[in-house]
Amino acid sequence: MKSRLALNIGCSKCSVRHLCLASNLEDKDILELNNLITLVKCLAKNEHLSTMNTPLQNLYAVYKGSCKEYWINEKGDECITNFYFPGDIIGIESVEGRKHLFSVSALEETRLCVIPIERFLELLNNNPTILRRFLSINSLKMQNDQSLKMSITANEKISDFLLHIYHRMLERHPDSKEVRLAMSQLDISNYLGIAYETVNRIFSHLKRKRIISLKNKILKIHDQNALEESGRLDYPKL
Amino acid sequence: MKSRLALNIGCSKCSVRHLCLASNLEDKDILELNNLITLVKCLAKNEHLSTMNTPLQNLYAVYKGSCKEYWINEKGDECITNFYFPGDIIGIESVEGRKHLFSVSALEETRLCVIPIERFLELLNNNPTILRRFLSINSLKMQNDQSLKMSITANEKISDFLLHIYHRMLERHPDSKEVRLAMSQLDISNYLGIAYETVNRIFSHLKRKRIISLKNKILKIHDQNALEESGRLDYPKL
DNA sequence: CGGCATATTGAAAACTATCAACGGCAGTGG
DNA sequence: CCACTGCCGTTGATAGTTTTCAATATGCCG
Repeated sequence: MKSRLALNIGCSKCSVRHLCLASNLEDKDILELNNLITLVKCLAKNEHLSTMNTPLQNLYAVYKGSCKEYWINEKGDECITNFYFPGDIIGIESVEGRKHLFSVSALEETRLCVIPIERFLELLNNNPTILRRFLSINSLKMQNDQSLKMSITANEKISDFLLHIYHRMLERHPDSKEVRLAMSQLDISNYLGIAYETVNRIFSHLKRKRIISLKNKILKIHDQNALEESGRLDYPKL
Repeated sequence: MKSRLALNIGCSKCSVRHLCLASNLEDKDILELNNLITLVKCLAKNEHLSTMNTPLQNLYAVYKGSCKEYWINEKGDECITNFYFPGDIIGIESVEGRKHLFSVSALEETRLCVIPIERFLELLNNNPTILRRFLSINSLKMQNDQSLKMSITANEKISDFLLHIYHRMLERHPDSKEVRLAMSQLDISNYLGIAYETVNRIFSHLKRKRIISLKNKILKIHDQNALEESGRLDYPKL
């Protein structure tokens, strides 16, 4: 835990402010947020932010890096429920019950702004603007949670996943033409609920068709239409 | 649209109050809800409550009956995102943008309490207790949205679905030993993302093994352990 | 009663997982 | 520095699951 001040981090000058709580807030509201959020948690790659079933004391806003959220099922498989990127809020689904529903670990070196939950809820009582923003974030999270539930075949899942993550990354780096996937193919398979060999085969297929390129986790989408299309096509035949 | 007063409906005497906004509220807060929520919408079977992409003016709380929430994909398939039962709030995910993300239709004769969104958000600003309750409901909805994302095989999906819906119904009729599924097997298949023949085959298998009984949409679970177990087993061989 | 939606079952085809083997790359320790 | 180890990515062959196509019941509603 470090101080935001010491690291020169603040909501008003944050590069992902437009995606986070501070979006569209006036200076006085930003001030209230800055008063509340004074600490930053720094995680090394693979380090844990929280563990399933432990008490929830804070929400976290990703400042830099990325995290995976998961649980372990009866068979011992890691079921990934979400990936989080800068600007995303972690822990909202666990507010009810004040207990972490999932474990969260860092996919890379990651920094997170610490939002003490009780004081934050107090703030929501007193600040209608921040409340509105938080309700919007809740709503957007639900939209996001639904968004991948809908694809059926492995092809669709991969296409939807790639397009979805691609757009989320472009929100963060609008000028960029490529995107770095922080997660492994195994993570992707655990997120989509398909075998990792299948993930790899579909990636290989998309690369062979020059629809995407992917090397060392750097992803480019060359033909977005073809990628959307491929969701509707057959399992890759060689 | 009918008046709640005329139908003798009110939050304080509602049978699903413990599942809805009014849960654990004191009389004065209930009064505020009753002031806000004055209308009931009555739907016949298959009638629509809302249509995708139209403006959102109200949230709805199911009073009686049940609904399905869905969208139509590029292929023309109906993708069901949720089922709603008495006490559930419909529309939360569409608050951001004030536009219906999904269409909602009634699975049977259904009555819904009408919650005007703007006035409701005002109320949240002024009533910390109701705000807390609403945030809990948001959180619970996210937990719910995640809960089925995790099963991989068709067997698991069906088992999880049956157990999940069974428990939800028992929350509403604690004394009952059976449950009426309002949705068709086709609906279930569109919800789980599997072919409806597969749904039917697995139902047949579970019936043959006497793990459940299911006739005319009346479901009984005879052996809950076996049902949980069956999620981990092979595709039904005859 | 007729007509249409829903439910049921079989057989074949398609898709996906599993098992197995190998290459590459990064980090570790000698 | 280099071998060693382990993780990640890649591909083939095979087995298993699920969809698709087709045909036949069953039940509901006017």
